[in-house]
Amino acid sequence: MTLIEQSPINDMLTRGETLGGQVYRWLANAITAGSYSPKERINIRRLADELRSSVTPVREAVLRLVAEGVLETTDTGAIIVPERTQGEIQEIFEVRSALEGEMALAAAPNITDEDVKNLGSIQSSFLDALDQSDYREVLKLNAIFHFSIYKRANLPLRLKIVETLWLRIGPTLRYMYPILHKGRSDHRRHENIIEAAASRDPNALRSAILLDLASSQAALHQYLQDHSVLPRRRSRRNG
Amino acid sequence: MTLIEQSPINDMLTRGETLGGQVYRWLANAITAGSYSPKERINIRRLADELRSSVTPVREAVLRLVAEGVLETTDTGAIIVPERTQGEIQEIFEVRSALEGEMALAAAPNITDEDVKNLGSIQSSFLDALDQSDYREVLKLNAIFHFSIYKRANLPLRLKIVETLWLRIGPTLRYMYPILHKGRSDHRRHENIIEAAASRDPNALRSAILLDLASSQAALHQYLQDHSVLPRRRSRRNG
DNA sequence: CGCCGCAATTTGATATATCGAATTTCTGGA
DNA sequence: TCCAGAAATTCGATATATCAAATTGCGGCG
Repeated sequence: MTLIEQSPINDMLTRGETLGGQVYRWLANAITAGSYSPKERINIRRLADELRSSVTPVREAVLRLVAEGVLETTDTGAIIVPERTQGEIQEIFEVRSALEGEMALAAAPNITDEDVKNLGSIQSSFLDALDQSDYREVLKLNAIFHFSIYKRANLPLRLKIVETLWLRIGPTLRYMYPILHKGRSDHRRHENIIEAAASRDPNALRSAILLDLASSQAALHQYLQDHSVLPRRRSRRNG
Repeated sequence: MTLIEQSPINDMLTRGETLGGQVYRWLANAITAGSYSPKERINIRRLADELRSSVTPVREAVLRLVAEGVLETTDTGAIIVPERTQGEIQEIFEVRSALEGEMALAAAPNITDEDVKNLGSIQSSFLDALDQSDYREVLKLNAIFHFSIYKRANLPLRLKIVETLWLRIGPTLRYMYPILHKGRSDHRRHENIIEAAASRDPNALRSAILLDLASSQAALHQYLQDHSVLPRRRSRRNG
């Protein structure tokens, strides 16, 4: 089979990559872009057909995501995209704040002039996508934006952990941007990050990143308030 | 097939557990007990025979450990127990310190009297095993000791991350106790933890845990100094 | 004695058949 | 119209055959 495509989060391995690895990247890519919704069921055979592969590599990739806590298996064995609870989201953001904060601190001194330029052009594309309400692209570019900084920290363990944390909230993040979009307060946050990166000031970069995180968390919190899965209360559409 | 056994670290799922899941726990258990050495190659077919299973579940378990960074695949596809570099060990301890420290803080208020009693008896067995130089048992009891505290934190995300970090250093830890054993300074560290747990003092518990961690790190550091894989210098035995 | 290259064997990756359980669909009765 | 229950279908888990690549062994040459 073919199956190319790069994930913004997981971009290692490409040469001689295993089919299972390619499927994993394809799925990670899709999840990062918000292509999967909470509650959605994953069908191994169907995926295998769509990707022109067989069940073995697809199952391998799916189980890897289950192991990372990105997908879950129900008590009956069905593989689903989990719906995150308020508490899970809370803890994800706590750990992300700790680890991404540390990566920001470590990355600051290693930022190159080219990095700064790249951040600018990523942010430019990001704003374009936002204007067009192309949220798949927005989510993808947001990930690229952040990880292009984190990579400079040379802290591979934290990087990997944080990658899986992004995948864990990926399906939930899809609800975030339409909300933030209305507020239109998003530009500043990324621009603060770019400024801090340009200044190579570790604490400024860390603060700017943490502010961005807090803002994401707040937006998600608001969404969960509005659509809370409390006793009865059903969605109006798609009833 | 059968395959029972509980891992001190991974003790969830037992009912209706998948073969792949059982193999995973079996392997995690073995790694925690230091039964695998760095550099060792994992043979899927052989494992399948030993565990009276087939390659599918074993491969599933092994790939899960690869995904978690516990095992690695070489550039030629062989599955091995990786040898940790000084830098990797450093970062593992940094992240462990951050997360285990937070779990200690959160756990302290939730410790029960029975927990304290259990810690005492675990420690007792731990010292017995140490006296008998039964390092497999020592490593296992050390894990049980720590995780019986961390469980009380109710921070499942951090718990899961830390579990995989323990598995990552598992194969390297096997070198630690024979060294610490000589110094014979180990009792105090665990006993300080028990005292802090009994007092429910969050900061005291955190400090006691961090001290234990630092001591482990120091012992490993010393081992790596002595056996450093610097330019030529071969092991005398097994040459 | 040691090194090189070829053949035999081993190994992980992949595709596929099969099984029991879960889910869905169908059907008759209230 | 709704629902219980059976039949049909789908699904994930597992076992196994096969393939290409990697590893090992062995024999001969230097």
